[in-house]
Amino acid sequence: MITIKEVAQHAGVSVRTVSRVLNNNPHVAEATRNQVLSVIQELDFRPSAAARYMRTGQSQLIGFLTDELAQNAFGYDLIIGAQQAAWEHGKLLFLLNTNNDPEVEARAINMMRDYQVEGIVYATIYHRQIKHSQFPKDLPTLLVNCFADDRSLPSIVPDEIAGGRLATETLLKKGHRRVGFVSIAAKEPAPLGRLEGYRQALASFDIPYDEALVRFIEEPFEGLANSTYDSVLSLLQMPNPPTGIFCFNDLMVLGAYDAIRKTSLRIPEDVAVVGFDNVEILAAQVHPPLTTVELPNFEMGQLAVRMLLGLEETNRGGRPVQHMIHCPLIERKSV
Amino acid sequence: MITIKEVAQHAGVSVRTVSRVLNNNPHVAEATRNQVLSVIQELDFRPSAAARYMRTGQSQLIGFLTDELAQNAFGYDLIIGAQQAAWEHGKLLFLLNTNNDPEVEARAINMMRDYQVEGIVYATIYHRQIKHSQFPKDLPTLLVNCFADDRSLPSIVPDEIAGGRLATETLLKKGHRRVGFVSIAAKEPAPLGRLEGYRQALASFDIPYDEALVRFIEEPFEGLANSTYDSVLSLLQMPNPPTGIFCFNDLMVLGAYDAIRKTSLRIPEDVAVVGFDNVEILAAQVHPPLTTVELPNFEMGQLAVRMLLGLEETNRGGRPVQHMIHCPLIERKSV
DNA sequence: CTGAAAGCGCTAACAA
DNA sequence: TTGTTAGCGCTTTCAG
Repeated sequence: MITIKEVAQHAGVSVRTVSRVLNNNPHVAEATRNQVLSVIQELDFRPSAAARYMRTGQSQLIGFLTDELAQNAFGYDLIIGAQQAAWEHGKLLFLLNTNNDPEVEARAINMMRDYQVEGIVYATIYHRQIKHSQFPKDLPTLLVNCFADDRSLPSIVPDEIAGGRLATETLLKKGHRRVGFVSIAAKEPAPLGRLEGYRQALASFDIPYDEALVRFIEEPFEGLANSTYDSVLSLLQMPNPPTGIFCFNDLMVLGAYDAIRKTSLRIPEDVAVVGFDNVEILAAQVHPPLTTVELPNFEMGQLAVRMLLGLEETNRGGRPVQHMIHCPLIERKSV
Repeated sequence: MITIKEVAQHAGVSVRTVSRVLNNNPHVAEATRNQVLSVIQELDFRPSAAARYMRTGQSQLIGFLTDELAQNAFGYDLIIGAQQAAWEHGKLLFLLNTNNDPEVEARAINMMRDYQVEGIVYATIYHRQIKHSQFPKDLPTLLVNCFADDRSLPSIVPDEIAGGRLATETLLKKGHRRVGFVSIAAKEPAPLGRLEGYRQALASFDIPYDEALVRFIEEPFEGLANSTYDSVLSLLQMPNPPTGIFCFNDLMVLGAYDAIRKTSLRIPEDVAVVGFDNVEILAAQVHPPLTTVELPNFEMGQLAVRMLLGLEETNRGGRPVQHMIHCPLIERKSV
């Protein structure tokens, strides 16, 4: 490995001078600087980040912890968003997937500490509540898609309610008055919030909530599209069937489309459909392309890192901010 | 930050002793060890990885570079596979996505060097050839899903030919004699290899290659499922239509299924379908669930790190090994 | 504008 | 079995 010392020798200057040009210190004669620069180039020298950290205390490292973003590709953009934001600020991202194993998680956090990361972003695949205690107090931590039980950590979560409202209103604005909602039976922020949004949208259009129009799929969720097929079919076979359907997520739309086609109805002429998530390989590829509410994963990842770096507000009135991210509508052809 | 020195003071021993227990050196009295251990615990001390590296020269870091795994979720398992293998060996993974920008790539590699990564794995989203020259000679590099122009770097790529053969044989073994193949018109290893596999399978069953049964979709590939719909429909409307269809990838199956249903044919009774990639959210969720050839991304990522760590052969007969990964058949219900 | 030297937190040769 | 100390590659205080 080439060291700063060797560079100094080759350039015929002191170590201090090389260090100065490395750090763009203005107190270097132009000639000297160029001389050093050319030696650096020639030797293909790169200063050691570890040694530099030893002095400055700045590791330029950010830890990115995920619970099980693994199995599910949806949250991938989150990582890339975070990586990009980190890169733009000269930081590097450590990736660690814990598979939801508390022991791995504890070890992972320690490992991050060993490398003196400047902060940790912890992202979960499902919007949920987590225990605050698992994170060291002295390490800036940012939660994504989850929030601390005591709200003691800043977090970024999608605005499920507004998203659900937006999806429903999209249908309502097109004139649909019987709007079905197919969701999952889980007491989690996503299904709960989107349902609340659905109700609010209905209310704002003075349409009474009709529980016959909403279906909750029970666990397990393996064959989710298939269960959705059944639910949508039963919705369509009602005496007074819905003409618009809001699916809890894009995956379920696969089943919804099948059910609609099964009944020889057309999309969107006879039945309009709105999804949620905007998983490109589904939403953009089904026929007709799906109008859906986007879970802005990339932006969430980006914002997380920006907050960690202090580029965005993380505290308001002495309390860690709980950021609600707007989920925008992606209009395609299903409404 | 707590240092080893403080631990030593609290424990009433020397720094060297603390270092010894940290490194499981046997030459420490049991009592001393326990004493030190308890102080470490009490102070919640963690040795600095940077300082440790300074002495040992072992960074325990691995760089993971991707071209644009970003936009496309398929290759995500690759990262997780690599991360897991790294973790199992006490290594941490740096993630850097270059978006195929050569300048970003060069800077990224330098950044990895700054942190003295022990090696780099470079993964591409599409199976392709890359230039060898972009990687520093002194840094162990492993290519995934791509290979160096001069084969000078070890690489791991899927065995496209065997995969294509497997997909086709799956149809052939079920008795199908007219097997269609819908692919993309690109001179890349994946479409080329899978086509070759298709031809080999046909040949092994003494069935002549009939170019009327194969369709190549031209760029751009945005509405790939939609183009596939057209191709499959035209295939099905032939005088002597195929009873089995091999789709270049799972995404295209979305269109293939639509076309088959459009013609009121049943899957798999009238027309059997085989995909490629095994993208779970598609393959497991379409109706009927798709039989497909898996692109073993997780395993590829895992193997890459294992090779980098010297746990697997990287050289054979003085030449970097070019690993061909077997793509297994995932049987579901479409054949 | 430039250089000598101290020291970041750790490991390891050497001494005791 | 334990302690003293040098030094990894860099930045930075203090002189020159």
